[in-house]
Amino acid sequence: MIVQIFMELELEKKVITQHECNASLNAVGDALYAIGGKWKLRIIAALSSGNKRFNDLQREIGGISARVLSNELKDMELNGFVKRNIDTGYPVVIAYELTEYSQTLESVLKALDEWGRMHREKVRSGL
Amino acid sequence: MIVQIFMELELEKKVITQHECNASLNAVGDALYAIGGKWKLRIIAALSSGNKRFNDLQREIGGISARVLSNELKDMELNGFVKRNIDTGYPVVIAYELTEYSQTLESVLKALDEWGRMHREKVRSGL
DNA sequence: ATTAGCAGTAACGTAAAGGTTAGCTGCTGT
DNA sequence: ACAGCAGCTAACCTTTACGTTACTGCTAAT
Repeated sequence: MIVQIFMELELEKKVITQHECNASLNAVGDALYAIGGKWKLRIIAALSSGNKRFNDLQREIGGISARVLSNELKDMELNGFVKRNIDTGYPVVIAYELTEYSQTLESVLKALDEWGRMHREKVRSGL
Repeated sequence: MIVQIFMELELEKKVITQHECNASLNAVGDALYAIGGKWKLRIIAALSSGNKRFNDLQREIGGISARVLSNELKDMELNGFVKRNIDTGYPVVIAYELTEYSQTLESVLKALDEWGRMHREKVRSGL
């Protein structure tokens, strides 16, 4: 009887921690997806100095194709990192900028930056 | 004269910040590379409850092929996250475990986890 | 005797990410 | 009139990550 209760508690605990663990895995996965890939960080870096137009970005980043830049910008717009401003003056000017929301990435980027530097140093000095 | 000095200072500043910026990009890139991909996190999660043998890992993770698991473990060994212990008893038992060094990822994973949860909530509630 | 587990590796196949080339509309400078 | 820039998109191709199947040599169980 007592054993069963314990078992249930254990089971529940296990289920909960597994659930929690999966939630973490998914959350981390989401985060990695949002900033992962070959170009997202460079786009953020390029945008972080202010508004940028499509061809400015392509030139500044260097090496990215229009197709990929276009896709990435759309993706980042959906994720709320980037805003696409259309100035319907003459001529029409389209400029991209980072949103305030993109600032929330700062702590993540800081952690990744610090760890990356530390790791590089560790690897360089022969593990 | 003064202008030139300013320009040099500006130039130097620009060069330094660009250099710094690239260092950050590379560091973040390294970090993403180290924990990115479809399986690394799940392998870390599976290992985090203690020593695990190859087939244990494959079963626990579920869905990963032997080829990929093997490659990932080698990669993670090179990065210093995983240690491969060979117990030359009878029979020979090979077990993988997380190193102490892998603990340094904690702050990174924490930041990613927190941000991922926050972002998911943000997306769920319609940006 | 055969079946299954362990710890992988080799060869091959597929799917997703990213790159290349070309083209579109509408404008501007020469 | 023609070249060239802005802001893309479509079609196609390559590269990389990942998956599938099969196989190894050894041992332990049925």
